[in-house]
Amino acid sequence: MQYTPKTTDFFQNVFAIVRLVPKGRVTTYGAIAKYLGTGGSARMVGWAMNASHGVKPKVPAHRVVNRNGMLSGKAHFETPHQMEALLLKEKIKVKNEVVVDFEKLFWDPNVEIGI
DNA sequence: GCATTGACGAAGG
DNA sequence: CCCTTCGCCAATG
Repeated sequence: MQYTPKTTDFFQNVFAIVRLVPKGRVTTYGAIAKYLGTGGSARMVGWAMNASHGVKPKVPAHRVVNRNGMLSGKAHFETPHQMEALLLKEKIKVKNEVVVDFEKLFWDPNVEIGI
């Protein structure tokens, strides 16, 4: 895909944040959007994730879930089982397509990195 | 160029 | 408390 310079920058920012998420932790689309200053446009973060396939270094998109901790993007992986498998690999428990103890595992860039 | 969609989120009924 | 609607902004038809 060909993006405008501005859009590319936004996408790269999203990728950068996602790669900063520690192993065994998760974050949300909204938190990333807020950190980037785009606030309510959490959808754009999801859009960026959609473009993260094949990006190097690999973007741990499986650590990004919606605000309920639900694996809303699992269908976009190579296989719907992939996201869940990767999370379990990092000791993150998944129950009924939802991250267990999501609040404890939640990694907010606005807090961890600094506002 | 207008209409629809989308890995979201908050608010309203 | 569940379901619907609206706002967000870019990409796609």
